[in-house]
Amino acid sequence: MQPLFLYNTLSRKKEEFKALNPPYVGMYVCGPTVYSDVHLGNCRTFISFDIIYRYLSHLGYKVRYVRNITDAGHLESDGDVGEDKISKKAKLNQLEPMEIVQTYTVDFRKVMEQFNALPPTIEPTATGHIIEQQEIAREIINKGLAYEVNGTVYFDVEKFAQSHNYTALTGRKLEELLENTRDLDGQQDKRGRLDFALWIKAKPEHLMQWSSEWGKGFPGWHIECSAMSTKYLGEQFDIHGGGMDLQATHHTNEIAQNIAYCGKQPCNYWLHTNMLTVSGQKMSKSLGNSFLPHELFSGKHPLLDKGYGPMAVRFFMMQTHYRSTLDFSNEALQASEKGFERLMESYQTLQNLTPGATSGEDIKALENKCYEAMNDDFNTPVLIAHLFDAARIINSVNDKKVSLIQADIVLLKKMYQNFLFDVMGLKVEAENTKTTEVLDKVIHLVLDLRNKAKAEKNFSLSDEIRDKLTNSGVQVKDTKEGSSWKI
RNA sequence: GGUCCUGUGGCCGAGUGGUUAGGCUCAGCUCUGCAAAAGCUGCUACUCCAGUUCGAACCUGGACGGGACCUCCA
Repeated sequence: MQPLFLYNTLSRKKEEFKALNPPYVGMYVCGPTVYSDVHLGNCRTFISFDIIYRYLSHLGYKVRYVRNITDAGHLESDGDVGEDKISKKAKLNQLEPMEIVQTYTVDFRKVMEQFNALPPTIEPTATGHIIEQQEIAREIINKGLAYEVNGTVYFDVEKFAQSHNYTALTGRKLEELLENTRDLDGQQDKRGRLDFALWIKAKPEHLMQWSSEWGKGFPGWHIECSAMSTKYLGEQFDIHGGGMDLQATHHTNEIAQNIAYCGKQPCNYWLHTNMLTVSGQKMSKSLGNSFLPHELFSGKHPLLDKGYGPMAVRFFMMQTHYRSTLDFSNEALQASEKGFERLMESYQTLQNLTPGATSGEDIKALENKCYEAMNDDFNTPVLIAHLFDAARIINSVNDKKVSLIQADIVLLKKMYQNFLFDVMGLKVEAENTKTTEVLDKVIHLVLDLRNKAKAEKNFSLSDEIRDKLTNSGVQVKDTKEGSSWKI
C-alpha cells in the first residue's frame, strides 16, 4: 500500500501517516455548539472529516471517530437582558436549556444525514462529562498549573510556558501574545493575561450549573474536548481535527490542558479545515450573507438563484481542497451541479457498457492516480479530475470510439464504487421511486407517440412534443437505440 | 495594531522550478430531419516590481489586493 501523507498543523508540513496502534486509529473532531441552527461552515468541516474518516476506513483502518456535541458552557437566560424584562413567566413557557440542545442536536444530525455524512462512532456531550472535566481541572491544580480564585479555576499559562511550548500549534511568540491580548470584563481575578478558565463560577441566573468543590459553576471553554478525547481515545491518539478558527485558542489551550493533566501531547496529527466564504466574504450573520442548509437546498434565500441538492453541494465542497477557503456563489454551485450530474450519468452509462476485445485506455493507471490523489493529504479536487477522465472514457466507449475489455469495465465499476460512493460519500439524489416509475412510463408513452410522428415525417408535431416536454423540465435524448429522457 | 494565510484563464478551482490539471461557460466540428446528449478541437492563465537561476506563475525580497486569527466560533 502506498503511504498516506497528511498536512500536520503542528509541524506545518505534510507527514506520512503512521497509526499509533495499527490497524486502529483514534480521531477526535470538535463538534458543533447546539445553541442555534448549524452553520454551513460547520457542515463543511464535518464533511471534510467525513471523507477523511471514510478514506481511512477504506484503507482498512479501524477508526474510532469521536465528535462531541457542545451542550454546556455559558448559557444564560435571554429574557434577563434589556428593557422587556419578563421575569415572572410560567416555567413551561420558557425553554429549558436542554430543550434548545435537543432541538438543535436533532436538526444538526438531520442536516449531516442529508449531506450523507456518516455518524461518528462516539458522539459524547459536554454535559455528560462534567465529572471528568472537574477531575482534569482538579488534577491540573494539583500539578500546580491551575489555581482557584473565588469559585473559578484558571489555567496558569505563563507558568505552563516555563516548561512547555504553549504556542506550538500556532508558532506565535508568547511575548507577542501577552502584548496583544485585550483586557476583558469580569476577569480581574486572573493572574496572567493569557490565563483561561477551566471551571467558571455560575451567577445565580445561569440556567446550567453544577456543584463542584469550588462551588456552583460550569466547565470552561476548552476542557470538554480534553476530557472526552482522553476518556474515549486515551491520553494519546492519532488525529485531532477542527476548523482553523479553533487552532489559535481552543486547540492551543486543549494541548496545554492535556500536557498539564497527563504530561502528554494528546495526538500526533492536527488537521484543520479552512473557512467558508460567500462571494469572497466570510459567511456571517452580521454581513447578511449567511444562509442555512435548508435554505441552500430549497433555494429560498435572496442570495440564491435556485436550490441545490445536498449531494451537489457536497460535490461542490470536494472540488476545493479542505485547507483552502471555499467560496459559495451561484455560478460556482451551478457549475458543480452540472459536473456532478455528468459524473453520475456516466455511472449509469457504465452499467450498460459492452466489452470489447482490447483496451484502448489504461484503467489500472487511472485507479492508481486516484489513490495518489487521496494519499496526498486527501486531495479530492484532483481525485475528481481523474474521475472525470474515467467519465470521458466511459462515454467514449459508449459511443464506440474506444474499446475496453470486460476486466477494465469491472475495474471502472470498482473505482466508482470506491471513490465516488464509499470515499467521497456521494449518492444519487434521493427521489420518490414510485413517482419516478410512473413518470417514466408516462413519458415513454409520450415519446412513443412522438416517434410515430417522426416515422411519418411529421416533424412539426414531434418537435412540438419535445419542446413542450423541455418546457416541463424533461430533456429528450434521441439515440439510434431509441429515445430517452431525464429531468 | 500584532500574528499567519492567500492572490491562477470569462467563472470555480488543483498543481509544479523547465512537460495537458479538472469542472462550468463560450466557439467550431462529428453525430442528428432539426435539436439535446455525447465525443473531438479551440479559447493557453498564473496581481505588480525587483532578485536568485541556463530557466520562475512555482524560490527570495518588496508593493498592492483579499482573508483568517488575536474575543464564543468549524
